[in-house]
Amino acid sequence: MDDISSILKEKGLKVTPQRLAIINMLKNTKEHPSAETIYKTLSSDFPTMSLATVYKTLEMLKSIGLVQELNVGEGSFRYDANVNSHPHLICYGCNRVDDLYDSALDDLLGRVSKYTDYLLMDQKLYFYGYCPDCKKKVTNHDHP
Amino acid sequence: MDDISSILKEKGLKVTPQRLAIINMLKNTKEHPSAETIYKTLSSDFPTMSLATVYKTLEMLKSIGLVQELNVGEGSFRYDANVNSHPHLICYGCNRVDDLYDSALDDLLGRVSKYTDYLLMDQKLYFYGYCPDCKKKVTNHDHP
DNA sequence: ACATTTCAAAAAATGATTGACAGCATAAAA
DNA sequence: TTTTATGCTGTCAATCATTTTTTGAAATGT
Ligand SMILES: [Mn+2]
Ligand SMILES: [Mn+2]
Ligand SMILES: [Zn+2]
Ligand SMILES: [Zn+2]
Repeated sequence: MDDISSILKEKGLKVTPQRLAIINMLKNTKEHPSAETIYKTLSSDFPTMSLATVYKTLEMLKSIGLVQELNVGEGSFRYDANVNSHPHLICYGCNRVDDLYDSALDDLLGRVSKYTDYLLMDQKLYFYGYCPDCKKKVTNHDHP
Repeated sequence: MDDISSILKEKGLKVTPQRLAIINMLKNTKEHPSAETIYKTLSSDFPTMSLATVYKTLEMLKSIGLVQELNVGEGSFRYDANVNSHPHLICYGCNRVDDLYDSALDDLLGRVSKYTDYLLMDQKLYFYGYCPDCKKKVTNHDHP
């Protein structure tokens, strides 16, 4: 009946509590969590779920296009249930990852295409700095 | 006498053949090689140099601002002796990484700053698609 | 000469991710 | 309903890029 369940069923994939928990968590957060964070967050409700299951589920969700993987430059990936390719902001201070809404970037791919012989299909845009909270605490800094 | 040697000396770092070879290779290529590629390329001239030395040297060159590390979304990093933060093109077909020269992206950071409360300091812009060579071979494709 | 520092190589450790495999749950087939 | 097949989970080991530690040689200082 619910949206995700039927998508999984259509693809011949089993609907399990672990899978629903992971995709629902991603749909209900703006925090772009890592696999580890997902695992820790869900471990109170699913104490027996293993980290490998989180990884395998994320791999599966990626492959059917329900989540995207973000590489913000840490040692591990972040995950996002918003699969549109949209720009992100990363805070040097607290490592949070936020979405960026900016019409200045609309049709960037189209504009860039005029400057290259590549056939462009996607873009990954990351902006680094200090979030509003961390900005206050910063006096003088270079970026790392 | 030579530029890199004096920079290293000024910082109190020793000038070794291995270090010079690595930085010179990076200065003379547009290929954005990985540590592994650097290691393999130099191993004919330096058969005893270990991969750990390449990593350690890259770490050192990064810390004194002579190279930057690129995370193009592979499992490993690419290195670039051009330390300005400039956009890159990545080919889905052959994994080459090229520089992108595009005045459409000038002052992007300044323009984006108006749309966010972050204090922005840096950006990483990656554009994905098919390079001129691979474009020919592509008939119909989704991006991976 | 002796002590101190710096280096490179080798070996070991790390941390994120993946793979192999056994048992379980569900569902199709008989 | 019983059997059979298949997918999924958890355990645990393996992998891979990278980092750290150890060791000994070479360079530098006294
Ligand atoms: Mn996002
Ligand atoms: Mn470059
Ligand atoms: Zn912050
Ligand atoms: Zn190509």
